[in-house]
Amino acid sequence: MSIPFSRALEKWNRDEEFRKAHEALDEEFALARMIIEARLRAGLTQEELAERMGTSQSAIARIEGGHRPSLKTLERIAEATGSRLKISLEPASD
Amino acid sequence: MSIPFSRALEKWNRDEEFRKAHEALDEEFALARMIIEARLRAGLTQEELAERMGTSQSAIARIEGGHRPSLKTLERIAEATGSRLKISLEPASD
DNA sequence: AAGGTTTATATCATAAATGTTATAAGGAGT
DNA sequence: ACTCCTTATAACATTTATGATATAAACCTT
Repeated sequence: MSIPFSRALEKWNRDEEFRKAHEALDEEFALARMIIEARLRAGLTQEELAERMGTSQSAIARIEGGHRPSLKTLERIAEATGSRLKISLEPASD
Repeated sequence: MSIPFSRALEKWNRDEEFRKAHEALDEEFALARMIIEARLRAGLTQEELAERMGTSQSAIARIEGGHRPSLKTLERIAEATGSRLKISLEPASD
């Protein structure tokens, strides 16, 4: 796989074509995207976020690259980015 | 720790006092509660849910008892209980 | 209280996520 | 081209969640 999502999101507003190609993969990497967006909202680099979380830049890159984080890690990301993590299990619409 | 949440939720409507004592611990075990509720909504026992997920009853009990599941496991629970898993990282209200 | 059903606990091997360090690669600006 | 900043990848040790099995405890009905 290995798709540079962080860079992609940073390009988001500069490159319309890139944006479209990206939305196709949307569902699959929805979580990674949310994490990247939360970080960018907070105006942090991977390195800065890592520091706030007490981990390394490479660990952040790994997660943003698509590797599923644990809930504990997700919570730490939420706190470090000034975000609120919401999880729900609702009756499905099917 | 070791608090019998599943049983607690099953008592929910039969024992008002028990319910109140329970709500105090609410936030801490919110996720476990959601999972138990999803299972009960689907009318499943731990054993039945485990079967649908291809795992064991003890694994379900462990999770419902408070051990943090992985996202992969959460997704499997959602599917097996006919629920929809929603995760979001929103800008905090602080 | 006895038997059947359901849930909780314990133990241990395996799998997955993380922490860590180092290095490569991409992008922006001079 | 060359820096500088940032993100991606790789390898390995450690931690955490899972799978599996067995057993205990709680609940319910008669």
